[in-house]
Amino acid sequence: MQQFAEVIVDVPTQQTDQPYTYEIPPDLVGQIQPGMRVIVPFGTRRVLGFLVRVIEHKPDVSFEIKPIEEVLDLAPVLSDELLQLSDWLAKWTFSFKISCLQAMLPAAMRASYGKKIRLTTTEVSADVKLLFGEKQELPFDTKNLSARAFRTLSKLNRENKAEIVYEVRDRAQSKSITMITGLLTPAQITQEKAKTRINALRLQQLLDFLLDLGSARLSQKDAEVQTGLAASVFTQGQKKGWLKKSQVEEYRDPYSTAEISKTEPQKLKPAQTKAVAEIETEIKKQSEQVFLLQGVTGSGKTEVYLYAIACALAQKKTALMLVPEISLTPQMVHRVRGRFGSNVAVLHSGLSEGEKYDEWRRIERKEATVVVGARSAVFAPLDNIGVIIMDEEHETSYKQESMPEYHARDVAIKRGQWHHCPVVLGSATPSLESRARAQKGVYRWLRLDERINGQPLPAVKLVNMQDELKRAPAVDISGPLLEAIKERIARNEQVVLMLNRRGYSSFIMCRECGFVLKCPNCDISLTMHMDSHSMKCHYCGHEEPIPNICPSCHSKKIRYYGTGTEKVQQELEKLLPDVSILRMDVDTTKRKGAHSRLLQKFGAKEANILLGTQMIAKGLDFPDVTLVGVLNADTALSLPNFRSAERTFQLLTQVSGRAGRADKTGEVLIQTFNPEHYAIQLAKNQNYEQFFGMEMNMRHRGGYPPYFFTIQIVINGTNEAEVAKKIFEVNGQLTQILSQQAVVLGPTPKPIMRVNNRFYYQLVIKYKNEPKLDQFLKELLQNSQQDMRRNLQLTIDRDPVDFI
DNA sequence: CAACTCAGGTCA
DNA sequence: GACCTGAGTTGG
Repeated sequence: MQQFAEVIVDVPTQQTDQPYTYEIPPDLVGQIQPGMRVIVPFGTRRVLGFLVRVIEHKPDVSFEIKPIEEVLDLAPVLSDELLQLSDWLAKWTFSFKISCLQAMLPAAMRASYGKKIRLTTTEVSADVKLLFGEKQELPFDTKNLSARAFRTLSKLNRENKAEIVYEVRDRAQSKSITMITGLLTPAQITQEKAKTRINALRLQQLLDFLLDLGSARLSQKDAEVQTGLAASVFTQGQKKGWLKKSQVEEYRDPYSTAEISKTEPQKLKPAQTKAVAEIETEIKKQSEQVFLLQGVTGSGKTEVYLYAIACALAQKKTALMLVPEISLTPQMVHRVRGRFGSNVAVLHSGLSEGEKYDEWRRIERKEATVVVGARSAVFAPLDNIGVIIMDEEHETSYKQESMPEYHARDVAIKRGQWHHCPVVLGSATPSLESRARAQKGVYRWLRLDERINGQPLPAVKLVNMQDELKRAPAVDISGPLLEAIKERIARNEQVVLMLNRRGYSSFIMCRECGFVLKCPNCDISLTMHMDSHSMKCHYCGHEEPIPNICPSCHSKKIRYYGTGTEKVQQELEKLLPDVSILRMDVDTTKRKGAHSRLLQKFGAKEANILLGTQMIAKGLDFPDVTLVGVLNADTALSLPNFRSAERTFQLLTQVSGRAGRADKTGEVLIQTFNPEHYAIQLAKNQNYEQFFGMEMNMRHRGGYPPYFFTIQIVINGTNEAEVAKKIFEVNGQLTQILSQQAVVLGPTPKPIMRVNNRFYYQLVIKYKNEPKLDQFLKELLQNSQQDMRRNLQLTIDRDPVDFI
């Protein structure tokens, strides 16, 4: 029987964002299923596609239906659940279906495309022969070929002397190793030894080795090391029929399994016991209840998670645990692996493409039943999920900033509904959205108010920089902070200093004329990098040397301004010459594993001070840290962002939790220019509940989330006038369809208006209930295709993290 | 997105 | 006639 298939092709554009129909070749009928990846002809090209539906009858269409060319998977790589989820995701985030499907799989399972040109005749001119050499085929792409060669080859193609071959390759490659098995009995080996010339030393050695090996199997690599024999000797042995080589698939294990030491469940405090009991009941009831587990730092949230996971496993189910990338530290991974051993798969950005793929497959083959991972792990191919946990649920890194712009929390809850399992959102400082839902009873509210070790939270002191600045020993370090640091160092304790870097950078300014060095492509000032001795643009990557004289007035008084970790490090080194400082920021942690190496060093007390940006605020736990200093608490406060108070509060609360976790009491010093600001005052008192009340008030008055939903529309293009015209046009259409209750902010140019020579304009819709809005936005996006020709791009972001 | 088609140009 | 360029169209 003839079968057809609907395929979503790997061409992320508006007009190809629909299933295309292909014929299933007769020999594949019955085997091919939705969720498999296929290669299909698309125009003159061949592209990867996802099979989403099988249809039994030939659709009544006027165009030709082409057959599927190749099937890449033996079994579906996306389950029914994930296929449906991708549909929802595309609608919810206004993204292309293909982008959603790809987002669910490790990058290794995307296709890589290549073009080759193949000669079809031998009668070619001398220069063509030179180009091809001995080969029949050449890679054919504009990047690697000279203009001249490109021209000759194009001509060849036109004359039908060569054809262009389109290649689609699956990037996924499992790693395999060669195993050696002996084929001879000991008696046969003795015979062979006698037959082999005595001075054929290597072969004699190989036979001796095979005798030792017996019936065991060993990797060729290990065998080579043990015997000191070259690979060729083993190949000879294979030819003589002495041994068998076999390819065995090997998982790249990023954490060596040997190191896991089993850890036992801890005894729970009453509040924890209560939380665990409530979650367990819902797991057993298979309910879709969402919990908000609100617990101060050190109250043992992680232990509650581990109990919940254990419960799910006991029900013969699986568990998914999401953590922000930054707190996916070795400490954290150890803890989960220590409890559940090799059942745990870990997915995070530190893994190579291949490692991620291997972990993904372990999950898919049900070899791992517990998944711990960052944002994208929410799509882990787990079956039969018993509980989903999301730690630090307020973290903004759960929202993806590129297509599809999803929030992992929304996806987690959606998956919870499919699997009929509870979702646990945990945080010391919940997002206002979640906390408000807990208030209304949409989520069930669980609280852990006490710290496990019964220790009081560290004392938090504010340093008013307005007063201190005049007499401060350095621009960024006040007298009280310097004294406090000296005190700890004298006691051989450790200090963590955090520089809030958001919206802050060290730029160059001329003190004579006020000239600021800016990026030629983007609208922002260049940031100085001491390690590479250059000025870099953080948006487009433009790089140029640090100027000595002002390009504008030729004065020599051009200096850097602003605060960067490097500058603070230099200041500290001047003030405290004998103290060792570890710096942790984007520059020092760029390389793979650098992050955890730095932390290890600090843990081993190789340095007294750890100086870093936001990334040190989370997840680390060092017993000897008794002082935490925040150098600039309020840089984020001044940003035109309705979440800036929430962010500042969360960050300060979190970093405060880093001080004095063991037997030593900790102290926190916050340097601020706004000591009276409520976010800072309440962070000082670690009073989340009061902050929640105040901030909800502010949001209510301003008409911001969680009282209103928000959608951001951004238009960018190379011609500023056209961009502005388009956004005002959209604004006009919006006023037609929106009710009185909705508010549109803007249109305005984005604060950073020009990036890579493109202009950005935006508007934000705040609304409560707009039944026509989704349909309007969908059509807007579809019609935006016409504008592509005018080089205009339109993006829609639901629930944007901020409006800047 | 990439490739094709078509219209309108240039150049020897 | 051969080739280039840009705008517009199309993919099953």
